[in-house]
Amino acid sequence: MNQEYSGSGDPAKSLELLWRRRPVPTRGPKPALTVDGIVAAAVRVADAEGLAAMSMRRVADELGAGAMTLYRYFPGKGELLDVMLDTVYGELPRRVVPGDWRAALDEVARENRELYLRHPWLLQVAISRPPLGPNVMAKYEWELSAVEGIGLTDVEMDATVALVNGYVHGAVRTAVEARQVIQRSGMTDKEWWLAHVPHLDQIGDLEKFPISARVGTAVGNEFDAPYNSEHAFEYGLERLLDGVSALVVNRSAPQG
Amino acid sequence: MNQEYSGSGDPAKSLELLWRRRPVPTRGPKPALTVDGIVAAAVRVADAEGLAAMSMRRVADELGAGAMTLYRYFPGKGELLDVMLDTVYGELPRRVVPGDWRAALDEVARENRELYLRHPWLLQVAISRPPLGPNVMAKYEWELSAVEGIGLTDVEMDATVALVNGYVHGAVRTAVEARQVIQRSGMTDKEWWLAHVPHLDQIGDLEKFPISARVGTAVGNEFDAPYNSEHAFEYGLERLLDGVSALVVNRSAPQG
DNA sequence: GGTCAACTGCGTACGCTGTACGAAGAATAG
DNA sequence: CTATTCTTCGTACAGCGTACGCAGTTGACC
Repeated sequence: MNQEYSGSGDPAKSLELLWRRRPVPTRGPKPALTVDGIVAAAVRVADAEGLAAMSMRRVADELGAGAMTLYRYFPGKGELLDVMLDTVYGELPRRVVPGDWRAALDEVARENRELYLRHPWLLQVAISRPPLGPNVMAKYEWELSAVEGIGLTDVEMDATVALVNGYVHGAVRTAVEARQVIQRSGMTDKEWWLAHVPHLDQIGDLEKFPISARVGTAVGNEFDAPYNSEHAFEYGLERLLDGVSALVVNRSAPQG
Repeated sequence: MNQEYSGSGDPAKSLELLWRRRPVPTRGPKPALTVDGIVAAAVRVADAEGLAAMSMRRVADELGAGAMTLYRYFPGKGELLDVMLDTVYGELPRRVVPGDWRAALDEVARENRELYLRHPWLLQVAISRPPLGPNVMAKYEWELSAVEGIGLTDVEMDATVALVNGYVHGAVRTAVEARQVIQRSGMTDKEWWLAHVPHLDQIGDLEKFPISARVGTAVGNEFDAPYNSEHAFEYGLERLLDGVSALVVNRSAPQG
Protein backbone atom coordinates (compact mmCIF):
# COMPACT_ATOMS: atom_id res chain seq x y z
CA MET A 1 0.00 0.00 0.00
CA ASN A 2 1.42 3.35 -0.97
CA GLN A 3 1.78 6.53 0.91
CA GLU A 4 0.93 9.48 -1.29
CA TYR A 5 1.42 13.20 -1.07
CA SER A 6 -0.99 16.07 -1.55
CA GLY A 7 -0.38 19.49 -2.97
CA SER A 8 2.57 18.68 -5.17
CA GLY A 9 1.53 20.14 -8.50
CA ASP A 10 1.35 23.54 -10.13
CA PRO A 11 -0.81 25.82 -7.93
CA ALA A 12 -2.67 27.43 -10.82
CA LYS A 13 -3.69 24.12 -12.39
CA SER A 14 -4.52 22.51 -9.04
CA LEU A 15 -6.73 25.39 -7.96
CA GLU A 16 -8.43 25.41 -11.35
CA LEU A 17 -9.32 21.77 -10.82
CA LEU A 18 -10.30 22.12 -7.17
CA TRP A 19 -12.66 25.01 -7.80
CA ARG A 20 -13.81 23.64 -11.17
CA ARG A 21 -12.69 26.72 -13.07
CA ARG A 22 -11.30 24.95 -16.12
CA PRO A 23 -11.93 26.93 -19.31
CA VAL A 24 -14.25 24.95 -21.63
CA PRO A 25 -12.82 24.57 -25.13
CA THR A 26 -15.02 25.24 -28.15
CA ARG A 27 -13.24 23.10 -30.69
CA GLY A 28 -12.49 19.41 -30.86
CA PRO A 29 -14.44 16.34 -29.80
CA LYS A 30 -16.60 16.45 -26.70
CA PRO A 31 -14.79 14.84 -23.74
CA ALA A 32 -16.18 11.43 -22.84
CA LEU A 33 -15.43 11.77 -19.13
CA THR A 34 -15.78 14.45 -16.47
CA VAL A 35 -13.56 15.48 -13.59
CA ASP A 36 -16.31 14.61 -11.13
CA GLY A 37 -16.85 11.22 -12.71
CA ILE A 38 -13.16 10.35 -12.56
CA VAL A 39 -12.91 11.48 -8.96
CA ALA A 40 -15.96 9.44 -7.99
CA ALA A 41 -14.51 6.36 -9.68
CA ALA A 42 -11.16 6.86 -7.97
CA VAL A 43 -12.82 7.25 -4.56
CA ARG A 44 -14.85 4.11 -5.24
CA VAL A 45 -11.70 2.11 -6.04
CA ALA A 46 -9.76 3.50 -3.07
CA ASP A 47 -12.62 2.80 -0.67
CA ALA A 48 -13.10 -0.74 -1.88
CA GLU A 49 -9.57 -1.87 -2.64
CA GLY A 50 -7.26 0.54 -0.86
CA LEU A 51 -5.01 3.33 -2.03
CA ALA A 52 -2.45 0.90 -3.44
CA ALA A 53 -5.05 -0.49 -5.85
CA MET A 54 -6.01 2.99 -7.00
CA SER A 55 -3.74 3.10 -10.01
CA MET A 56 -4.40 5.20 -13.07
CA ARG A 57 -5.04 2.01 -15.04
CA ARG A 58 -7.49 0.71 -12.45
CA VAL A 59 -9.46 3.96 -12.32
CA ALA A 60 -9.53 4.16 -16.11
CA ASP A 61 -10.74 0.55 -16.29
CA GLU A 62 -13.52 1.46 -13.87
CA LEU A 63 -14.66 4.04 -16.43
CA GLY A 64 -14.10 1.89 -19.49
CA ALA A 65 -11.33 4.18 -20.72
CA GLY A 66 -7.63 3.85 -21.44
CA ALA A 67 -5.16 4.79 -18.74
CA MET A 68 -3.68 7.73 -20.62
CA THR A 69 -7.11 9.25 -21.11
CA LEU A 70 -7.10 10.41 -17.49
CA TYR A 71 -4.14 12.66 -18.26
CA ARG A 72 -6.43 14.82 -20.40
CA TYR A 73 -8.32 15.70 -17.20
CA PHE A 74 -5.57 15.72 -14.57
CA PRO A 75 -1.90 16.65 -14.96
CA GLY A 76 -0.98 13.57 -12.90
CA LYS A 77 -2.00 11.23 -10.14
CA GLY A 78 -1.10 13.79 -7.46
CA GLU A 79 -3.69 16.27 -8.68
CA LEU A 80 -6.33 13.54 -8.88
CA LEU A 81 -5.59 12.72 -5.27
CA ASP A 82 -5.88 16.40 -4.32
CA VAL A 83 -9.36 16.60 -5.79
CA MET A 84 -10.31 13.28 -4.16
CA LEU A 85 -9.31 14.76 -0.82
CA ASP A 86 -11.30 17.95 -1.21
CA THR A 87 -14.25 15.95 -2.48
CA VAL A 88 -14.53 13.57 0.46
CA TYR A 89 -13.98 16.45 2.90
CA GLY A 90 -17.22 17.74 1.43
CA GLU A 91 -18.99 14.78 3.06
CA LEU A 92 -18.45 16.21 6.55
CA PRO A 93 -21.79 17.35 7.99
CA ARG A 94 -19.91 20.16 9.79
CA ARG A 95 -22.52 20.35 12.53
CA VAL A 96 -22.11 23.41 14.75
CA VAL A 97 -22.56 23.13 18.53
CA PRO A 98 -22.85 26.70 19.79
CA GLY A 99 -21.88 27.80 23.27
CA ASP A 100 -20.11 24.63 24.37
CA TRP A 101 -16.55 24.37 23.15
CA ARG A 102 -16.03 20.88 24.56
CA ALA A 103 -19.08 19.44 22.84
CA ALA A 104 -18.06 21.27 19.67
CA LEU A 105 -14.54 19.82 19.72
CA ASP A 106 -16.03 16.43 20.48
CA GLU A 107 -18.21 16.79 17.39
CA VAL A 108 -15.18 17.76 15.30
CA ALA A 109 -13.36 14.67 16.51
CA ARG A 110 -16.28 12.33 15.83
CA GLU A 111 -17.07 13.68 12.37
CA ASN A 112 -13.45 13.34 11.36
CA ARG A 113 -13.40 9.84 12.79
CA GLU A 114 -16.42 8.85 10.71
CA LEU A 115 -14.80 10.26 7.59
CA TYR A 116 -11.58 8.32 8.18
CA LEU A 117 -13.53 5.13 8.80
CA ARG A 118 -15.51 5.65 5.58
CA HIS A 119 -12.39 6.44 3.54
CA PRO A 120 -9.45 4.73 5.27
CA TRP A 121 -7.12 5.65 2.41
CA LEU A 122 -7.22 9.22 3.76
CA LEU A 123 -4.92 7.98 6.51
CA GLN A 124 -2.21 7.25 3.97
CA VAL A 125 -2.17 10.69 2.39
CA ALA A 126 0.38 13.12 3.75
CA ILE A 127 -1.35 16.51 3.79
CA SER A 128 1.26 18.91 5.06
CA ARG A 129 0.34 21.08 2.05
CA PRO A 130 -3.43 20.73 1.90
CA PRO A 131 -5.13 21.17 -1.46
CA LEU A 132 -6.77 24.57 -1.05
CA GLY A 133 -10.18 23.59 -2.34
CA PRO A 134 -13.57 24.78 -1.10
CA ASN A 135 -14.16 21.85 1.24
CA VAL A 136 -10.69 21.83 2.77
CA MET A 137 -11.09 25.50 3.59
CA ALA A 138 -14.61 25.08 4.95
CA LYS A 139 -13.40 22.24 7.15
CA TYR A 140 -10.65 24.36 8.71
CA GLU A 141 -13.05 27.25 9.31
CA TRP A 142 -15.58 24.93 10.95
CA GLU A 143 -12.94 23.37 13.19
CA LEU A 144 -11.61 26.73 14.31
CA SER A 145 -15.14 27.94 15.06
CA ALA A 146 -15.37 25.22 17.74
CA VAL A 147 -12.73 26.98 19.84
CA GLU A 148 -13.56 30.57 18.87
CA GLY A 149 -14.22 32.98 21.69
CA ILE A 150 -13.23 30.78 24.62
CA GLY A 151 -10.17 32.76 25.64
CA LEU A 152 -7.46 31.01 23.63
CA THR A 153 -5.01 32.97 21.53
CA ASP A 154 -5.17 32.54 17.76
CA VAL A 155 -2.04 30.41 17.89
CA GLU A 156 -3.51 28.23 20.63
CA MET A 157 -6.70 27.81 18.61
CA ASP A 158 -4.73 26.49 15.67
CA ALA A 159 -2.64 24.22 17.88
CA THR A 160 -5.72 22.85 19.60
CA VAL A 161 -7.47 22.03 16.34
CA ALA A 162 -4.30 20.42 15.03
CA LEU A 163 -3.99 18.43 18.25
CA VAL A 164 -7.52 17.04 18.00
CA ASN A 165 -7.10 16.26 14.30
CA GLY A 166 -3.80 14.56 14.96
CA TYR A 167 -5.29 12.55 17.75
CA VAL A 168 -8.19 11.32 15.64
CA HIS A 169 -5.86 10.50 12.76
CA GLY A 170 -3.70 8.36 15.01
CA ALA A 171 -6.54 6.64 16.80
CA VAL A 172 -8.36 5.72 13.61
CA ARG A 173 -5.13 4.68 11.90
CA THR A 174 -4.46 2.23 14.71
CA ALA A 175 -8.03 0.95 14.56
CA VAL A 176 -8.06 0.58 10.78
CA GLU A 177 -4.70 -1.17 10.75
CA ALA A 178 -5.96 -3.58 13.39
CA ARG A 179 -9.03 -4.30 11.31
CA GLN A 180 -7.08 -4.72 8.08
CA VAL A 181 -4.41 -6.96 9.53
CA ILE A 182 -7.09 -9.47 10.49
CA GLN A 183 -8.29 -9.57 6.90
CA ARG A 184 -4.84 -9.72 5.38
CA SER A 185 -3.55 -12.39 7.71
CA GLY A 186 -6.78 -14.33 8.14
CA MET A 187 -6.02 -14.52 11.86
CA THR A 188 -7.66 -12.81 14.80
CA ASP A 189 -5.38 -11.14 17.33
CA LYS A 190 -5.94 -14.02 19.72
CA GLU A 191 -5.00 -16.61 17.08
CA TRP A 192 -1.94 -14.58 16.19
CA TRP A 193 -0.89 -14.41 19.82
CA LEU A 194 -1.48 -18.11 20.40
CA ALA A 195 0.63 -18.90 17.35
CA HIS A 196 3.56 -17.05 18.92
CA VAL A 197 3.34 -18.18 22.53
CA PRO A 198 4.85 -21.67 22.14
CA HIS A 199 7.85 -20.31 20.25
CA LEU A 200 8.31 -17.46 22.73
CA ASP A 201 8.18 -19.94 25.61
CA GLN A 202 10.92 -21.92 23.94
CA ILE A 203 13.09 -18.85 23.62
CA GLY A 204 12.46 -18.07 27.28
CA ASP A 205 13.32 -14.75 28.92
CA LEU A 206 9.64 -14.02 29.34
CA GLU A 207 10.05 -13.56 33.08
CA LYS A 208 12.09 -10.46 32.29
CA PHE A 209 8.87 -8.67 31.30
CA PRO A 210 6.57 -9.03 34.33
CA ILE A 211 4.49 -5.87 33.87
CA SER A 212 3.91 -6.64 30.20
CA ALA A 213 2.76 -10.13 31.09
CA ARG A 214 0.33 -8.92 33.72
CA VAL A 215 -1.05 -5.97 31.73
CA GLY A 216 -1.19 -7.98 28.51
CA THR A 217 -3.25 -10.64 30.22
CA ALA A 218 -5.60 -8.07 31.74
CA VAL A 219 -6.13 -6.30 28.42
CA GLY A 220 -6.68 -9.63 26.67
CA ASN A 221 -9.28 -10.69 29.21
CA GLU A 222 -11.08 -7.37 29.09
CA PHE A 223 -11.46 -7.09 25.34
CA ASP A 224 -10.73 -10.59 24.13
CA ALA A 225 -8.08 -9.00 21.93
CA PRO A 226 -4.87 -7.08 22.65
CA TYR A 227 -6.45 -3.95 21.28
CA ASN A 228 -9.92 -2.42 21.40
CA SER A 229 -10.30 0.59 19.19
CA GLU A 230 -13.63 1.86 20.48
CA HIS A 231 -12.39 1.98 24.04
CA ALA A 232 -9.06 3.49 23.06
CA PHE A 233 -10.74 6.28 21.11
CA GLU A 234 -13.08 7.27 23.93
CA TYR A 235 -10.36 7.03 26.55
CA GLY A 236 -7.90 9.14 24.60
CA LEU A 237 -10.40 11.77 23.54
CA GLU A 238 -11.52 12.23 27.13
CA ARG A 239 -7.91 12.64 28.31
CA LEU A 240 -7.22 15.08 25.50
CA LEU A 241 -10.26 17.26 26.14
CA ASP A 242 -9.48 17.21 29.86
CA GLY A 243 -6.06 18.56 28.98
CA VAL A 244 -7.50 21.29 26.81
CA SER A 245 -9.98 22.07 29.54
CA ALA A 246 -7.16 22.69 31.99
CA LEU A 247 -5.81 25.31 29.60
CA VAL A 248 -9.18 26.93 28.97
CA VAL A 249 -9.89 27.15 32.69
CA ASN A 250 -6.45 28.64 33.25
CA ARG A 251 -7.09 31.22 30.52
CA SER A 252 -10.43 32.32 31.94
CA ALA A 253 -9.05 32.54 35.51
CA PRO A 254 -5.36 33.46 35.29
CA GLN A 255 -3.29 33.45 38.45
CA GLY A 256 -5.89 30.95 39.71
CA MET B 1 7.06 6.17 -0.66
CA ASN B 2 5.58 2.90 0.47
CA GLN B 3 3.69 1.94 3.54
CA GLU B 4 4.79 -1.43 4.81
CA TYR B 5 3.46 -3.91 7.33
CA SER B 6 5.12 -5.68 10.20
CA GLY B 7 4.50 -9.14 11.54
CA SER B 8 3.20 -10.75 8.38
CA GLY B 9 5.34 -13.85 8.11
CA ASP B 10 5.51 -17.28 9.69
CA PRO B 11 5.85 -16.83 13.49
CA ALA B 12 8.45 -19.58 13.93
CA LYS B 13 10.77 -18.19 11.24
CA SER B 14 10.25 -14.58 12.33
CA LEU B 15 11.03 -15.30 15.97
CA GLU B 16 14.06 -17.33 14.94
CA LEU B 17 15.35 -14.29 13.10
CA LEU B 18 14.41 -11.76 15.77
CA TRP B 19 16.09 -13.69 18.57
CA ARG B 20 18.98 -14.84 16.34
CA ARG B 21 18.24 -18.51 16.92
CA ARG B 22 18.83 -19.73 13.39
CA PRO B 23 20.43 -23.17 13.29
CA VAL B 24 23.90 -22.90 11.77
CA PRO B 25 24.42 -25.37 8.92
CA THR B 26 27.54 -27.50 8.90
CA ARG B 27 27.77 -28.16 5.20
CA GLY B 28 27.98 -25.91 2.20
CA PRO B 29 29.85 -22.67 1.55
CA LYS B 30 30.19 -20.13 4.37
CA PRO B 31 27.62 -17.35 3.93
CA ALA B 32 29.13 -14.12 2.68
CA LEU B 33 26.64 -11.93 4.54
CA THR B 34 25.11 -11.85 8.00
CA VAL B 35 21.63 -11.03 9.22
CA ASP B 36 23.01 -8.13 11.24
CA GLY B 37 24.95 -6.83 8.27
CA ILE B 38 21.93 -6.88 6.00
CA VAL B 39 19.77 -5.19 8.62
CA ALA B 40 22.37 -2.49 9.15
CA ALA B 41 22.59 -1.87 5.42
CA ALA B 42 18.81 -1.73 5.11
CA VAL B 43 18.54 0.74 7.99
CA ARG B 44 21.28 2.83 6.38
CA VAL B 45 19.41 2.97 3.10
CA ALA B 46 16.04 3.68 4.74
CA ASP B 47 17.52 6.45 6.90
CA ALA B 48 19.27 8.13 4.01
CA GLU B 49 16.86 7.62 1.14
CA GLY B 50 13.52 6.72 2.68
CA LEU B 51 11.55 3.53 2.93
CA ALA B 52 10.54 3.65 -0.72
CA ALA B 53 14.19 3.47 -1.77
CA MET B 54 14.81 0.49 0.50
CA SER B 55 14.25 -2.17 -2.13
CA MET B 56 15.80 -5.61 -2.00
CA ARG B 57 17.94 -4.66 -4.99
CA ARG B 58 19.12 -1.44 -3.37
CA VAL B 59 20.05 -3.14 -0.09
CA ALA B 60 21.83 -5.91 -1.96
CA ASP B 61 23.74 -3.31 -3.99
CA GLU B 62 24.79 -1.65 -0.73
CA LEU B 63 26.39 -4.96 0.23
CA GLY B 64 27.83 -5.75 -3.19
CA ALA B 65 25.53 -8.74 -3.58
CA GLY B 66 22.78 -9.80 -5.96
CA ALA B 67 19.19 -9.10 -5.00
CA MET B 68 18.16 -12.73 -4.66
CA THR B 69 21.00 -13.38 -2.26
CA LEU B 70 19.05 -11.65 0.51
CA TYR B 71 16.42 -14.36 0.26
CA ARG B 72 18.96 -16.82 1.67
CA TYR B 73 18.82 -14.81 4.92
CA PHE B 74 15.23 -13.58 5.06
CA PRO B 75 12.07 -15.26 3.80
CA GLY B 76 10.99 -11.92 2.31
CA LYS B 77 11.05 -8.17 2.65
CA GLY B 78 8.49 -8.24 5.46
CA GLU B 79 10.72 -10.24 7.75
CA LEU B 80 13.67 -7.96 6.99
CA LEU B 81 11.51 -5.02 8.01
CA ASP B 82 10.53 -6.80 11.24
CA VAL B 83 14.15 -7.25 12.23
CA MET B 84 14.92 -3.64 11.24
CA LEU B 85 12.16 -2.52 13.60
CA ASP B 86 13.36 -4.54 16.54
CA THR B 87 16.92 -3.45 15.87
CA VAL B 88 16.29 0.29 15.93
CA TYR B 89 14.05 -0.08 18.99
CA GLY B 90 17.23 -1.29 20.63
CA GLU B 91 18.62 2.24 20.27
CA LEU B 92 16.21 3.59 22.90
CA PRO B 93 18.15 4.52 26.04
CA ARG B 94 15.09 3.48 28.10
CA ARG B 95 15.99 5.82 30.93
CA VAL B 96 13.94 5.21 34.07
CA VAL B 97 12.62 8.12 36.09
CA PRO B 98 11.52 6.64 39.42
CA GLY B 99 8.81 8.12 41.60
CA ASP B 100 7.44 10.67 39.15
CA TRP B 101 5.03 9.24 36.61
CA ARG B 102 4.67 12.50 34.72
CA ALA B 103 8.39 12.91 34.22
CA ALA B 104 8.62 9.23 33.31
CA LEU B 105 5.90 9.50 30.67
CA ASP B 106 7.55 12.67 29.41
CA GLU B 107 10.79 10.72 29.01
CA VAL B 108 8.96 7.95 27.15
CA ALA B 109 7.50 10.52 24.78
CA ARG B 110 10.82 12.26 24.16
CA GLU B 111 12.85 9.10 23.61
CA ASN B 112 10.28 7.85 21.12
CA ARG B 113 10.34 11.23 19.43
CA GLU B 114 14.10 11.09 19.04
CA LEU B 115 13.87 7.59 17.59
CA TYR B 116 11.28 8.65 15.02
CA LEU B 117 13.34 11.66 14.05
CA ARG B 118 16.42 9.50 13.60
CA HIS B 119 14.55 6.85 11.59
CA PRO B 120 11.60 8.60 9.94
CA TRP B 121 10.74 5.51 7.93
CA LEU B 122 9.42 4.02 11.20
CA LEU B 123 6.43 6.30 10.73
CA GLN B 124 5.46 4.46 7.58
CA VAL B 125 5.42 1.00 9.11
CA ALA B 126 2.07 -0.25 10.35
CA ILE B 127 2.81 -2.16 13.55
CA SER B 128 -0.53 -3.49 14.70
CA ARG B 129 1.20 -6.88 15.05
CA PRO B 130 4.59 -5.92 16.47
CA PRO B 131 7.51 -8.21 15.75
CA LEU B 132 8.00 -9.91 19.13
CA GLY B 133 11.73 -9.42 19.36
CA PRO B 134 13.78 -8.64 22.45
CA ASN B 135 13.82 -4.88 21.96
CA VAL B 136 10.15 -4.54 21.13
CA MET B 137 9.29 -6.39 24.33
CA ALA B 138 11.77 -4.40 26.43
CA LYS B 139 10.30 -1.19 25.05
CA TYR B 140 6.76 -2.12 26.07
CA GLU B 141 7.91 -3.16 29.54
CA TRP B 142 9.79 0.10 30.00
CA GLU B 143 6.83 2.18 28.85
CA LEU B 144 4.45 0.38 31.20
CA SER B 145 6.85 0.83 34.10
CA ALA B 146 6.38 4.60 33.74
CA VAL B 147 2.75 4.32 34.87
CA GLU B 148 3.14 1.36 37.24
CA GLY B 149 1.87 1.84 40.78
CA ILE B 150 0.12 5.18 40.36
CA GLY B 151 -3.40 3.87 40.86
CA LEU B 152 -4.40 3.11 37.26
CA THR B 153 -5.94 -0.23 36.34
CA ASP B 154 -3.94 -2.52 34.08
CA VAL B 155 -6.23 -1.66 31.18
CA GLU B 156 -5.79 2.06 31.83
CA MET B 157 -2.02 1.61 31.96
CA ASP B 158 -2.04 0.03 28.52
CA ALA B 159 -4.39 2.67 27.14
CA THR B 160 -2.25 5.48 28.55
CA VAL B 161 0.95 4.13 27.05
CA ALA B 162 -0.81 3.64 23.71
CA LEU B 163 -2.14 7.19 23.92
CA VAL B 164 1.28 8.70 24.48
CA ASN B 165 2.84 6.57 21.76
CA GLY B 166 0.07 7.47 19.36
CA TYR B 167 0.47 11.13 20.16
CA VAL B 168 4.21 11.09 19.53
CA HIS B 169 3.75 9.15 16.31
CA GLY B 170 1.28 11.71 15.00
CA ALA B 171 3.26 14.74 16.11
CA VAL B 172 6.51 13.52 14.59
CA ARG B 173 4.78 12.36 11.43
CA THR B 174 3.40 15.85 10.92
CA ALA B 175 6.80 17.38 11.62
CA VAL B 176 8.68 15.00 9.34
CA GLU B 177 6.19 15.45 6.52
CA ALA B 178 6.54 19.21 6.85
CA ARG B 179 10.31 18.90 6.67
CA GLN B 180 10.25 16.52 3.72
CA VAL B 181 7.75 18.48 1.67
CA ILE B 182 10.14 21.45 1.70
CA GLN B 183 12.89 19.28 0.25
CA ARG B 184 10.66 17.57 -2.29
CA SER B 185 9.04 20.74 -3.52
CA GLY B 186 12.02 23.05 -3.13
CA MET B 187 9.66 25.63 -1.62
CA THR B 188 9.32 26.87 1.93
CA ASP B 189 5.81 27.00 3.38
CA LYS B 190 5.77 30.76 2.92
CA GLU B 191 6.75 30.48 -0.75
CA TRP B 192 4.11 27.81 -1.25
CA TRP B 193 1.48 30.01 0.31
CA LEU B 194 2.52 33.06 -1.67
CA ALA B 195 2.30 31.01 -4.87
CA HIS B 196 -1.33 30.23 -4.10
CA VAL B 197 -2.60 33.58 -2.84
CA PRO B 198 -2.98 35.35 -6.20
CA HIS B 199 -4.96 32.47 -7.68
CA LEU B 200 -7.12 32.17 -4.56
CA ASP B 201 -7.83 35.89 -4.70
CA GLN B 202 -8.96 35.50 -8.28
CA ILE B 203 -11.36 32.71 -7.31
CA GLY B 204 -12.68 34.88 -4.51
CA ASP B 205 -14.91 33.57 -1.72
CA LEU B 206 -12.10 34.13 0.77
CA GLU B 207 -14.31 36.37 2.91
CA LYS B 208 -16.35 33.24 3.68
CA PHE B 209 -13.52 32.03 5.94
CA PRO B 210 -12.90 34.87 8.40
CA ILE B 211 -11.58 32.87 11.35
CA SER B 212 -9.19 30.93 9.11
CA ALA B 213 -7.88 34.17 7.67
CA ARG B 214 -7.29 35.71 11.10
CA VAL B 215 -5.80 32.60 12.72
CA GLY B 216 -3.74 31.74 9.65
CA THR B 217 -2.23 35.21 9.68
CA ALA B 218 -1.46 35.01 13.41
CA VAL B 219 0.18 31.61 13.09
CA GLY B 220 2.16 32.75 10.07
CA ASN B 221 3.43 35.82 11.93
CA GLU B 222 4.31 33.85 15.04
CA PHE B 223 6.36 31.13 13.39
CA ASP B 224 7.06 32.54 9.96
CA ALA B 225 5.50 29.34 8.63
CA PRO B 226 2.02 27.82 8.87
CA TYR B 227 3.36 25.07 11.07
CA ASN B 228 5.95 24.88 13.83
CA SER B 229 6.66 21.36 14.94
CA GLU B 230 8.61 22.09 18.09
CA HIS B 231 5.87 24.25 19.49
CA ALA B 232 3.15 21.81 18.44
CA PHE B 233 4.90 18.91 20.14
CA GLU B 234 5.35 20.70 23.45
CA TYR B 235 1.86 22.12 23.41
CA GLY B 236 0.22 18.78 22.67
CA LEU B 237 2.29 16.80 25.13
CA GLU B 238 1.45 19.23 27.91
CA ARG B 239 -2.28 18.99 27.14
CA LEU B 240 -2.06 15.22 27.01
CA LEU B 241 -0.24 14.84 30.31
CA ASP B 242 -2.65 17.31 31.90
CA GLY B 243 -5.45 15.04 30.77
CA VAL B 244 -3.78 11.96 32.19
CA SER B 245 -3.11 13.88 35.38
CA ALA B 246 -6.80 14.57 35.81
CA LEU B 247 -7.41 10.83 35.72
CA VAL B 248 -4.59 10.00 38.09
CA VAL B 249 -5.76 12.60 40.60
CA ASN B 250 -9.28 11.24 40.32
CA ARG B 251 -8.03 7.70 40.95
CA SER B 252 -6.08 8.66 44.07
CA ALA B 253 -8.95 10.72 45.49
CA PRO B 254 -12.22 9.21 44.28
CA GLN B 255 -15.49 11.04 44.97
CA GLY B 256 -13.25 14.15 45.07
C1' DG C 1 40.86 -39.22 -1.17
C1' DG C 2 36.65 -39.53 -3.67
C1' DT C 3 31.71 -38.88 -3.72
C1' DC C 4 27.59 -36.75 -2.84
C1' DA C 5 24.35 -34.11 -0.24
C1' DA C 6 23.73 -29.66 1.40
C1' DC C 7 24.28 -25.16 0.94
C1' DT C 8 25.20 -20.35 -1.21
C1' DG C 9 25.01 -16.86 -4.88
C1' DC C 10 22.38 -15.05 -8.29
C1' DG C 11 20.45 -14.49 -13.54
C1' DT C 12 16.15 -14.50 -15.60
C1' DA C 13 11.31 -13.75 -15.83
C1' DC C 14 6.52 -12.02 -14.65
C1' DG C 15 3.08 -8.76 -13.77
C1' DC C 16 2.57 -4.49 -11.69
C1' DT C 17 3.47 0.95 -11.34
C1' DG C 18 3.33 6.38 -13.32
C1' DT C 19 3.68 8.70 -17.35
C1' DA C 20 6.35 10.68 -21.90
C1' DC C 21 5.54 10.48 -26.62
C1' DG C 22 3.12 10.52 -30.69
C1' DA C 23 -0.34 8.63 -33.92
C1' DA C 24 -5.19 8.58 -35.36
C1' DG C 25 -9.59 10.38 -35.45
C1' DA C 26 -13.38 13.88 -34.35
C1' DA C 27 -15.42 18.38 -34.01
C1' DT C 28 -15.70 23.22 -35.16
C1' DA C 29 -14.17 28.05 -37.02
C1' DG C 30 -13.45 30.42 -41.05
C1' DC D 1 -13.79 22.31 -47.66
C1' DT D 2 -9.80 23.04 -45.04
C1' DA D 3 -7.10 23.99 -41.08
C1' DT D 4 -6.92 23.91 -36.35
C1' DT D 5 -7.78 22.20 -32.04
C1' DC D 6 -8.88 18.75 -29.07
C1' DT D 7 -9.83 13.90 -28.03
C1' DT D 8 -8.54 8.82 -27.07
C1' DC D 9 -5.13 5.66 -26.19
C1' DG D 10 -1.12 2.05 -27.72
C1' DT D 11 3.54 1.59 -26.85
C1' DA D 12 7.59 1.99 -24.15
C1' DC D 13 10.70 2.52 -20.03
C1' DA D 14 12.67 1.85 -15.59
C1' DG D 15 11.76 0.04 -11.21
C1' DC D 16 9.30 -3.18 -7.76
C1' DG D 17 9.03 -8.23 -4.97
C1' DT D 18 10.10 -12.67 -5.65
C1' DA D 19 9.48 -17.82 -7.92
C1' DC D 20 12.41 -20.79 -10.20
C1' DG D 21 16.37 -23.16 -11.26
C1' DC D 22 21.31 -23.49 -12.34
C1' DA D 23 26.28 -23.28 -11.11
C1' DG D 24 29.67 -23.49 -7.89
C1' DT D 25 31.53 -24.43 -3.02
C1' DT D 26 32.01 -26.91 1.26
C1' DG D 27 32.16 -30.62 4.61
C1' DA D 28 30.54 -35.42 6.12
C1' DC D 29 31.13 -39.98 5.28
C1' DC D 30 32.97 -44.31 3.33
